Amino acid sequence: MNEHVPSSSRPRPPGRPPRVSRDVIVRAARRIVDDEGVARLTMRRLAEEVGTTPMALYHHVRDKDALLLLLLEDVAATMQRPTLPADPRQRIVTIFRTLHDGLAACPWIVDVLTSDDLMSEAALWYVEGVIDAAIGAGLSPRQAVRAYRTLWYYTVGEIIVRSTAARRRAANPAPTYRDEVFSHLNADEHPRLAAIADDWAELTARDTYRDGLEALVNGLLPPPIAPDPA
Amino acid sequence: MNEHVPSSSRPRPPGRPPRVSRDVIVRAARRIVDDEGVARLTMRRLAEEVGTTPMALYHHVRDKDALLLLLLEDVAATMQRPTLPADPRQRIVTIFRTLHDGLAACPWIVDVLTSDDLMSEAALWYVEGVIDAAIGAGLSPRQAVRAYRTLWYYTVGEIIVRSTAARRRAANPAPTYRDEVFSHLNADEHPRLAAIADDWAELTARDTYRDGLEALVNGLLPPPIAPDPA
DNA sequence: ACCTGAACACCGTTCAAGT
DNA sequence: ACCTGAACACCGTTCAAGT
Repeated sequence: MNEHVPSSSRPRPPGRPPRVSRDVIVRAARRIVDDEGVARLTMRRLAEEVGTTPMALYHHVRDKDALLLLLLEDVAATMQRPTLPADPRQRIVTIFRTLHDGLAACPWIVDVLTSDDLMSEAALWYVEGVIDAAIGAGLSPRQAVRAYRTLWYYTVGEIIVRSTAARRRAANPAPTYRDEVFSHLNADEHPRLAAIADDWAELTARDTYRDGLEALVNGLLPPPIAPDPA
Repeated sequence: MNEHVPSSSRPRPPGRPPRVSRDVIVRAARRIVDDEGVARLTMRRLAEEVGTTPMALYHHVRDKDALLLLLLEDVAATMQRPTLPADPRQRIVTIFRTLHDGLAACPWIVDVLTSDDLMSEAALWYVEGVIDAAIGAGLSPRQAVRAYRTLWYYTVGEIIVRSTAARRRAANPAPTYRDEVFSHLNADEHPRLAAIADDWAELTARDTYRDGLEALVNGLLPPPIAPDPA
């Protein structure tokens, strides 16, 4: 109902001419979020950036949630599409790596990711590619959707957990609660953890998204060469 | 430095006697969060529930983030530990299912999960169990940690994405943005998606955590019976 | 040692009015 | 049709003072 028609070939609409547009707002929001972090993206700060009052924004965007969705869409739209290998298995890995890297490059995206699926127009290309490859690898359409979702959960979880941890570390260089817990480990109760306690921080800091992704794909798809002597 | 000694065998400490304690605060916070949702957990509302002023809380808890961590710890501590099967593979599945179900039962936990690893004292039991089982299944300690992390990312992602979606649906029964995108699918551009568009909502609503978990475990662990004719 | 009141520096959003 | 000012109903946290 709140349609915003692009200012294309309308012969002089009546009323006051607009001074800002959805596009201008989204670009300004992106600037704030990239330069200053999501925490600074408030309607007031955004209005300032655009050069209007907070209330002018509500004329172009329903509310702040809608704005965040527009922002997510913007990221999806400006992401580079990779050239896809022929092998379905490799195709899935390639698509998700691109998706992951593109999203992980915007640490602010974490707050937005939790607010909805990544389901903008622009993201459909990636989803289509994964479903198609999964079917190509031998799954049924329904299984393919399930596989896609599993991979998506893993990807979202990885980005959220790791980039939140990184943000925390940057904001507060003091040892985390986890470090404290690990330094008081009882070797009788938790022998395995005690044995690797010293390596834990280093192991956790390492980016193992790709390894996990490949394990996941292997677990989800049927074996590459099915002997099946039936 | 801000040590809070339990009121055990101290012979009449000087100064004003405390009227609230960390325990009382955490219990009150839990009550609010369970009954009214995380959004309502504010320092002011919490003070009201406890029967003090907001500022009294800051004497027992560093800040709101610390409070959320205490809350997470509380959940981990009150979670029931499952009896573990002998088979390492089944053991991992069992532990993560318990972890998942326990966390997913508290929809409010989403906001807290993103704020740190699940690394309270009480959670160590689960982590130790997974690492031990993974080593038992043939992984090196380092590989076991990697496997644990991959499974944790998947679990967190699943909980966050699905419970956020559920919360949205409850708050606003109108069709989501995703529904809208799916109803305008171009079958030429996205043939696979167009073919399953009608089933998408149903497939996504379904709980497939277990299936994904098992696929993940299969992909992460070495095959159960390694022929290895060397 | 523990608690309080008042204040600071913010939020998102509504509503009635202006151009 | 688009924008504004003033206001509502909130936040987390600091600080100086009280018991």
